[in-house]
Amino acid sequence: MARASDTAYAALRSEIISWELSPGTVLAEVELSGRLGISRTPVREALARLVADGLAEPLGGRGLVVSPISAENVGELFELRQALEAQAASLAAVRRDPAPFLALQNELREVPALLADADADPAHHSYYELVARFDDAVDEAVQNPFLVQALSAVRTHLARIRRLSRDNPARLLEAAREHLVIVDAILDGDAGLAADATRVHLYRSLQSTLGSLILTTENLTTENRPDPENRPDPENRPQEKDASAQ
Amino acid sequence: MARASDTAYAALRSEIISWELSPGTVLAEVELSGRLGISRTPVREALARLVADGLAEPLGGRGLVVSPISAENVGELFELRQALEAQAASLAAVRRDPAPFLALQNELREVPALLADADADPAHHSYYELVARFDDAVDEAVQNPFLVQALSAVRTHLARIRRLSRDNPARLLEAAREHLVIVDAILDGDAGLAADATRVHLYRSLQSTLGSLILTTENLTTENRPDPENRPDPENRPQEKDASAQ
DNA sequence: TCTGGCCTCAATGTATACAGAAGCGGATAG
DNA sequence: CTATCCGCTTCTGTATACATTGAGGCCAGA
Repeated sequence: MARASDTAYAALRSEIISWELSPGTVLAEVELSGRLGISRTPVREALARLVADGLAEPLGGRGLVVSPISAENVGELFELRQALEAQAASLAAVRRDPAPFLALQNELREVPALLADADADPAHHSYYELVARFDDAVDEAVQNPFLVQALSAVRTHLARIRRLSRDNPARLLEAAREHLVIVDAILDGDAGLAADATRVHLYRSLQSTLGSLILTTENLTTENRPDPENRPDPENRPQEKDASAQ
Repeated sequence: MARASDTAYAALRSEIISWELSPGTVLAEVELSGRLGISRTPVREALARLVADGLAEPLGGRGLVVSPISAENVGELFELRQALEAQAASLAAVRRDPAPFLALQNELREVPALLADADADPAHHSYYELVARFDDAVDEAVQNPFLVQALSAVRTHLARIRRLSRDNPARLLEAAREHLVIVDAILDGDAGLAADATRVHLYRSLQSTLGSLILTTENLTTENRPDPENRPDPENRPQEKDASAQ
C-alpha cells in the first residue's frame, strides 16, 4: 500500500480543488487524522505539502486554513499563467516534434461536431479531455522539468478556480479555434506566433472567466464556518487534469 | 525561539545553496538529526520542504539526495527564468510606481565607479547587493504573489548555480548597462521594451554563465561520496539574495 | 569461482506520548 | 453592565518508540 502521507495529501488536495473543503475552512490536525483514519504525523506531512502548493496557509500564527480565493487572485494567476504557457508554446514550436500535434490538429478540427450533440455529453468531458491532452503534449515537447513543474502548480490553482465560473458552450467552440491556431503555429515552428496565439487565447479565456464568476461572500472571506457541508457544485465535473480548458 | 523544523530547513537549504552539501550527497534522517541536535520529526519536515523546492530528490524509492546539477539544467532553468522575469519587468512597467526605479537608475549609473576600485570590494558585494535591490523593487512593483513566489523558487536554484561559474568583472559592467535599460523601460512605462530588454539581459547572462562553467564530474553524477568535506569555493561570496546578478 | 537465495541490519514510515503556548470562558472588580 | 485578568482547555510542535521495507552481505551449491 502507498504511504499514508501520500494518501492523505491526495485526499485533501482533491477535496480542496473540488470545493468539498471551501476556502477558509480550518484544517485541524486531530480532526483530519480522525477522519482519514491515520495518525497526526502523516497528516502534518500532507498539510505541509499543501502549504507549499499554496492550497493552504497559516492563519494568525496558529492553525491552517484552506487558502481564500478572490477575483484579484484570478487575474494574478493568469499573469503567471500567460508567462508560462506562452514560453511553453514557444519552446514546443522550436522543438519540432510534429507527431503529437498533428494528431491534436485533427481532433481540434472535430470539436464543433464533438460539442454539437450536447445531450450525449452535457459536461463536455470529451472536450476537456482533449484540452488536457494538448497540455500534456506541450509538457512533453518542452522537455523542461522546471517549466513543467511551474505549469503544474498553476494548473492546480486553475482547477480550483474553474469551479468559480460557469461553462459556456459558445466559449468552448471559440477556445477550440484558438487552440487550433496555437497548434498550427507549433507545427509551423513559429515560436513567436505560438506565444502570441497563446496570449490571445488566455486573454479571451480570462475575459470569459471573469465574466461568469460566481463570487459569493463565502469565497472571499478568510473566516468561514468550519463545517464541511457546503459544496457549491456537487454535480459531476471534468477531472482535475482538465485545468486550462476554457 | 523559532521552530526547530524551520531552523533545520534554513540550515540545510543554506548548506545546499552554498555547496557545503554538494549535489548527490545523501540526506539521512538519523545523521542529520544528530548533527543538528534535534529529533527526526522536524528533520523530516525540513527534508519534505527541500524536496518541494527541488533542492533534494528521492533516490531509488528510498533515501534522499541533494539534487544533481548539469549544464542542461542551467539552460532549462533560464528558459523558465526568462518567462518569469520578462513578465515581471513588463508588469512593473505597467504598474507605474517610479520612485524605487528612479533610485535604482541613479545607482546603476554609478556602477562603473563602484567596480573601479576592485581592491576595496574584491567580491563585488556592493554590486550584487544593488542587483538584489533591483529584484526586490520588481517583486514589489508587480504586486503578484503567484509570480513572486515562482521567481523566488527560480532564484533559489540560481543561487546554487552561481557557484558553478566564475565572476567576470567585465561582464558585470555589461550587466549593469543591461539592467539600466530595463529600468529605463520600466520608468517609461514601456512594457514591451522592458520584457525585451530583460530577455536580452538573460541571453547574455546565460552565455556568460555557460562560458565560465566549472563542471567537474562530481557535479554531474548522482552518486557522490557522502562525506560533506568538499566545498569548491570557500571564499566569501555574496549572500543568497543576490541570485540573479550576473 | 561465480551465482543465487536467504538472512540480517539499517533506514524510512507511522503511531503515540509529552511539552509548551495560544485562545476561550468565567469570574470579579470598576 | 462592561472590561479585564486569570485559569483551563485544546491545539500545535517535538521527541521517542514501534513497524515495515529495502539493501547488502554471507553462505551454499553448481
